[in-house]
Parts: sequence; structure tokens; C-alpha cells
Amino acid sequence: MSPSLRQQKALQTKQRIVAAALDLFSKKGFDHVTVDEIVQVSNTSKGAFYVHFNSKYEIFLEKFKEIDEFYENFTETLPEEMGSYEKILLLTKSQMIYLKDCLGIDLIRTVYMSALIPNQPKFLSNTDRTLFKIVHSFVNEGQENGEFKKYLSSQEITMLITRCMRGTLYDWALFGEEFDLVEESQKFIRTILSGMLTKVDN
Amino acid sequence: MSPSLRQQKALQTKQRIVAAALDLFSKKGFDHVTVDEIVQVSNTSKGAFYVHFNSKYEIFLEKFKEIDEFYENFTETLPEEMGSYEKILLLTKSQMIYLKDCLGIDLIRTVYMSALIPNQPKFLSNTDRTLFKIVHSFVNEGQENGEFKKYLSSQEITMLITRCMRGTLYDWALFGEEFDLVEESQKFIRTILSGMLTKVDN
DNA sequence: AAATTTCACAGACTATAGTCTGTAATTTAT
DNA sequence: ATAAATTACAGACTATAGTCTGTGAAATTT
Repeated sequence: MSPSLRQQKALQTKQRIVAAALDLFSKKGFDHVTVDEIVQVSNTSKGAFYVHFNSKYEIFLEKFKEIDEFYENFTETLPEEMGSYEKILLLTKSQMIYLKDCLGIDLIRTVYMSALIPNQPKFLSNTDRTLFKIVHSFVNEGQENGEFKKYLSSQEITMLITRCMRGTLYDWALFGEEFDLVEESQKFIRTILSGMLTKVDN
Repeated sequence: MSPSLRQQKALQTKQRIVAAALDLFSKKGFDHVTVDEIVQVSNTSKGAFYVHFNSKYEIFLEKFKEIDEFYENFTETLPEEMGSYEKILLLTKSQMIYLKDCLGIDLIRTVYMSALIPNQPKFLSNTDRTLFKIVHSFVNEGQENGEFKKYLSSQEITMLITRCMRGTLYDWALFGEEFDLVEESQKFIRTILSGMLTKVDN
């Protein structure tokens, strides 16, 4: 059924909050924006804010969720004949470029920080689920066509690969802009994958 | 010169605070202990607390610093004839067992969280420096005796290995007790190292 | 259509990390 | 020995994330 009048209004309020918050975040940085400020600029209230979001961090996640769209677009534009190794490498590269240019280090830092706060809904694990599925399909493919070894299950390998991504992003958040996200991630993924390949390269 | 009366007193105060805090942390968990509480139990004051520590997180680091002792003890008890690959694997295993049993997930979670707070002194990068040196020496050794490839510099390889450790610890903090820290770290390190070995195993 | 229930929201209130200022004891300078 | 400077500390104060309660309009039930 179509949304009621009340639901429509609620959605508008939520969108006003998100718009105001993201605008303020981009202007002043996440840590220098207060909830009171967001509420004031968006002409709402604390009550409204915490009806729609469970924490100040959660609103930032709104932006982070866009990454799922990126993942879906990515898989569509992928040439079928490409090897699994190449696919994973390209996925990582595109992903990191996207995170760097479209979302930014401030957002990643906040996401990776807030993911460790107890009793917080597991954003990172959730949004990563799409990523997990994609990588998993590549790994499966690679194991079936003999490109990858089978000493670990496809689940385990996928976990290791996504852990490399998280590790790299954590280090980016830790070391800051001086850290070359794209290059470091490629180096890391290449190395871990080469330990999984049946054919020895170099 | 020997510490003045004033410095002695100050040190005693600091130790009282640390003792009270660690005791409370172990009883109630880091997040359920307030600074006011620590100050009250230790018979000190906010003023005293923030003279000795820059934040609530920093006091937790006091405990974390003990890990440097662990690293030093470890290298001493290491048989000289062991291969570099085995050394790194054993270091990782011992380290993870130590972190799990002696420091605990709550501390690691807090350390990894607070390391991402801006303008916070770089604890993690600092305390990791000892670890970095040790791993680096193993890597150098391994590259010189031909055990490891040289497509990356020893610095770069060391960075990747310690990144694996951080990544694993981050995932531990993220997924919680269900995550088998020791096993996962071994799986990860074995895989990344096997991508670096000159001799192919399995 | 009247009564009841629900719920989005407003804004006062609470909890707590961290700051600021004053003070008294100690140390240093004269 | 006296004066001046330093500093460890006490505790009031501030900033801010998050909670709680009341309200009125919309939805639902009778």
C-alpha cells in the first residue's frame, strides 16, 4: 500500500536532517558538527533526530550505504572472460578509488571507529555483505576453473580477501592522506592472491 | 638526578589512578566506568586525572604498553636456527595468544577505536613500532638467505605483515568472541607469507 | 462520527568527557 | 632567608551525545 500522509511527512523530515547533516559534515568535518547544530539547521528537534537515527554516527552511514550501488554497477560492467584473479584485483582498485574520491577518509575513519562501539548495529558487517557476496562469487569461480587452490574453503578465502580490504582501509584511516590507498591495496591483494594461485607467477 | 619530593608524590597519584582504573575496568568493562568514578575511588580529582592522562582512553594504554615487554621476552627465547617464515608464524601465534589471554578483547577494541580519534597521540602506531622492528629483522633475514622473494622491499613486506595483524585484530574486535583469533591469524599470515616464499610449498 | 490508539516530534533533562581557574605546597632564584 | 615561580591538584564549569516525557495530529477502531 502507498505511504500514508504521516509516513510521507516523516520521510521528509528524515531527508531534511540527512541533507543538513551531510552539508555540515562536508563543510566542517564530522567531528566538528554537533547534533544540536544539525537539528537547528534542519528545523527539527532532538526528538525527531533520534526517532530516525540511533546515533550521530548512524546518519553518516546513510552516505556510506551508497557504496552498495557502486558494487552493483561494478559487476555489470565487468567483462565475462576476465580471470578471477584479475576481477578481484580490479574490484579492489575501483572500490578504493571510489572510497577515496567519493566518500573520503573522514567518512571511512568514522565508519571504522563507530563499528567498534558496543551495542551499535553492525553497519560495517552489514554493508560489507554485498561486497562479501561479490568476492565470494569470484573466488568460487576461480576455485572451480582451477585458478585458485582449494586448501581453504571459498568462504575462508573470501573472508581473508575482505579482511585485506578492511585492514588497508583501517591503515588509511590510521595513517591519513600520506597513505596511498589505491597502491597499498593493490600490493596487498596481489600478494595474498599470489599465495592462493595454483600457477606460480613472476 | 633523583626525583624530587613533588615528582615522587605525583607518581604515586598517577599509580593510584591507574590501579583504581584498571581494577574498575576489569570489574565493569571499560565503557561502564566513568572518569568521575575512577577519580572518586582513587581519592584524587579530575584535575589530577587530566594532568596525568590526556583522555580516558590513554589510561587504558598504560596496560597496552606491557606488550612491548612481551615482544622483548619473545625474541630472547627464540631458537636461532629457525627459519624466518617459522619465526614470523610463531611470533604471530604467541602475540595473539598473549593479547587474547592477558589483555583481552575489550582492551583491543578500545585501543583500535581510540587510535582513530583525531588529534589523539598515535598510540597504536607507536607501540607497534617495536613489533615493526622485530618483524622487519625477520624479513630482512629471510630475504638475505633467499627464503623470501625480493619483488617488494623489506619495509613494504613488513608493512604488509603487520597490516595482516592489525586487520585480524580489527576483525576480532568487530566480530567478538566467536572469532577465533589465533586460528584466523595463522591462516592469514600463512597465506600472505606463502605469496612471498621463493620455494613453493604444499 | 466519536472514541481510542498510535506515533512523529518538541524540547527539557541527564550523563559524562573534558576544560578552566584558583590554590597551596614545593622548588628555584635572589 | 625571603621572594618569585612552578606545578600537582581540587573542584566548579562547559560542551555535547543521548534519554525521557508530554502533545497534537493522524490513523484506527467502535
